Amino acid sequence: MSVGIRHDDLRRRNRAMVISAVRRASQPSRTEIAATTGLSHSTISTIASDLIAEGILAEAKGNEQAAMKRGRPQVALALDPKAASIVAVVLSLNSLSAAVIDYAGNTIVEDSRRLVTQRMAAHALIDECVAMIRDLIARVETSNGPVLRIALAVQGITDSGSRKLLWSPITSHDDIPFADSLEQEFGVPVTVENDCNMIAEALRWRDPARYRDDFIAILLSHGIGMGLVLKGELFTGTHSSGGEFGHMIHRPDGALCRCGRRGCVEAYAGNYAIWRNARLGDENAEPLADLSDEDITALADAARDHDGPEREAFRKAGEAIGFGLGSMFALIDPAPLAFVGVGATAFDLMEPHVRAAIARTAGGLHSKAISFDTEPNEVPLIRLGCLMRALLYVDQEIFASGTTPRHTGADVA
Amino acid sequence: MSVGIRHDDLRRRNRAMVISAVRRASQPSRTEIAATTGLSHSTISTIASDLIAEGILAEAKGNEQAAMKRGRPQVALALDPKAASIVAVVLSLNSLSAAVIDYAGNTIVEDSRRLVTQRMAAHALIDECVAMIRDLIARVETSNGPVLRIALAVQGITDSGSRKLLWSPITSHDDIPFADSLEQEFGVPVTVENDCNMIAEALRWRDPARYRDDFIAILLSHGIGMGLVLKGELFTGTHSSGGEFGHMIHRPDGALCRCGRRGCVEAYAGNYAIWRNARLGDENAEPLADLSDEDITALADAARDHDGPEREAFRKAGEAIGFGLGSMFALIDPAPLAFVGVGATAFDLMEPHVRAAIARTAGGLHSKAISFDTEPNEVPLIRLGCLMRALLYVDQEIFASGTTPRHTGADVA
DNA sequence: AGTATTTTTTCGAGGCTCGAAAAAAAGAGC
DNA sequence: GCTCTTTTTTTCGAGCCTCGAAAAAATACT
Repeated sequence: MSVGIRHDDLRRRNRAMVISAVRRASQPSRTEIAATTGLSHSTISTIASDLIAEGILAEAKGNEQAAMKRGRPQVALALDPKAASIVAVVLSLNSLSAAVIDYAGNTIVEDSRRLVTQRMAAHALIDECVAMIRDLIARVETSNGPVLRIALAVQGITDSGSRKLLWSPITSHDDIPFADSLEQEFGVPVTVENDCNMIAEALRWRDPARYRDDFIAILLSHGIGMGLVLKGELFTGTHSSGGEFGHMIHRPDGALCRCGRRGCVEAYAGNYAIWRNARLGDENAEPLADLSDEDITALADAARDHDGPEREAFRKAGEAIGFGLGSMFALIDPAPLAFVGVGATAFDLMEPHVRAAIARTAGGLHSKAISFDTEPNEVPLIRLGCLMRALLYVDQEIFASGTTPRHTGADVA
Repeated sequence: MSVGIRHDDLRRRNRAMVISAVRRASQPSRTEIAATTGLSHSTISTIASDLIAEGILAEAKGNEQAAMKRGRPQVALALDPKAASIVAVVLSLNSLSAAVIDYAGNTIVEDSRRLVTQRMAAHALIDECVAMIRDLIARVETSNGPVLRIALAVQGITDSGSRKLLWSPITSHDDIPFADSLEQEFGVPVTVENDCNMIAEALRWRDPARYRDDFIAILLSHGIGMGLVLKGELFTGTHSSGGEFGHMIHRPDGALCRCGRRGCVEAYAGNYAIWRNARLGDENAEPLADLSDEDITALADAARDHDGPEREAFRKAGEAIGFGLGSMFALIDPAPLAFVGVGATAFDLMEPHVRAAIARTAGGLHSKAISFDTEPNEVPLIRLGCLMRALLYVDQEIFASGTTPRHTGADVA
């Protein structure tokens, strides 16, 4: 059973709350923080001055429009960019990019390169990450805060502890222990995160009004991925990152999926599936590995232009997504949806069929109320989600517990 | 954002933890509680004597095997049965039962009767509940603790706040405001809970070793229901009780479901679907409303006896369940399963097909590790889950916050 | 320059948990 | 039967934490 609450937990949690309030709002004053957290002014004052003394927060001097009001002006609090830094790494099919980010979320240095991930050994993938991170850290001036966290976003399934990449389309290897290897290398806590979960994390930061407690991000790309936020928390499986919407079964023993099984949603709605239906007309043809975004937009243009196999392929894709969503809604109820990735540019071709399918399922009860949103480019979202996740860890797990190793420079490794 | 932690929350939470430890363990001593909660002996001692003074806990004098050990003997703590009582009501198709339960979980009085729920008006259903509860409360001696909570378990979908019955197969009426009506009547907080969620709640109390943080309870009855516990919490939808496993789509545009849609898992695996496939061989025939348990066990006996349409019907049912589980496992990963209800008695006929179907889905990765358990009778589980839920509310929400209205007798209404 | 207003800090009070020590309640040994 | 040992439970003072009230600080208004 859960453990009792000690006296020092109290301060730790309230510190976390203050940090969180500062990160969320844009430069709130102590009074605003007191209002949002419900804590007293005196408590906020004490905690804030502690955090400032520790170099985690700073009073923002740039009083833009502070005036115009009677009384003592509010002092805006901001995260001190030099308090720490984190490394965000995004590994996807044939591409690796990484950046060092300061505590306020600004990019200090970044880099990216192309790889042929599918032909690389597992250790080679790790080594490439290590090399890029090492190089980036070396380029960071020592006046920046020390690197306190590394987060790696990868296409594929990770374990629920975010330690290993269990399976991924970008490589044939399983169980790659990214977190352990990088931790050993850099002496900094590391996590491996599912890319679609990072998209969901990014959406709530980019548009908290729309994406807050319950929403669904679906990546329409070569494969189909999902990031799910339920009751304000990122949803994960019992053992893995979970949320493999693309591998729910649309038609038992149906079309051949990239995963080797049959009838998955992805086998109808993934880029390769749409291309296959439009060009080959054979659901059982071996999935193509190297489709470009242009191949898909060309199919979409053709489908918009005239009736034919392209339009039919998008219809089938929309239907598969719709029935998949319908099944999911039976479990979790409908929630706002964001479709992300190149497939989102063709979502106009799928939407009527998605809605029609949902209407024939349990989700149909609320089908009109379901909002769809599209976002063509997933890359910046994955990057943002990844860095936010790392920063939140520093906020909640390191800086919330007063004993902070401060300003030792970026001397990791 | 979540609110700050105040100083008095601390005591409230630790009180809740002590109460919870006593309810969970069988008569633990103060020392044991200190060990499980991680709080100090002095804290436990203070809280325990407060709770005893308030009449919530009592020192259990019946020292069975307390001896045999050197040193001061441990004093067993127990819940004081007279501290409070709750009412647990179970409403299902054509049947209503209710019981008043003391704080230790013992039944004080109970009653049940048959109704024709499908022909009753919404207010008539409420009135029947009111009448039975009123009668039961009148029969309780005033030395028992006051009724502090009423919980109602119903077949069907409730809202996520557990206030209303949104939809149910037992009646044609929607949005029946059980909680509001009963609260107005009895002046006691009331919830309406989904029956399968209560089954899940019951399983973790009956067998906490097996059913703890992640498991799935599936009710195989006239329809198919599910109760889901993930990460130690009962899973509910964003707006409703959710978890409508039976209405995930097995085959788009497939067999006619009782809900009016097509291809739901239930339309293959519900009792009416198995009977329809075995006897009529027509997936589109209107679902029968009044099948007895004996009808199903007869079909199962026939299926075990010889190959034929009965066996084929159970095969289809197993397949539908298996593919449904496979789709669900894609989202949440596999977890231990309990099949409950009359259909569980025929699970031997379905299991191979369930496993075969799962093996063809994303869940197949771990298909051997998935454990199935069966439990023919759902009624005692629904009852147990319902009363536990009410008692936990009293523990956590009323008694944890010291200001308790004590020993005023069962003078509700 | 003085007053009003709002924000922030200071200070003492009250709670809570903790560790150490004391008290309590048994069995073990002689 | 008495003392010693062991274990559980209670007591007590110390140390934190949050809170409310009051004071201090900083600005606009007159």
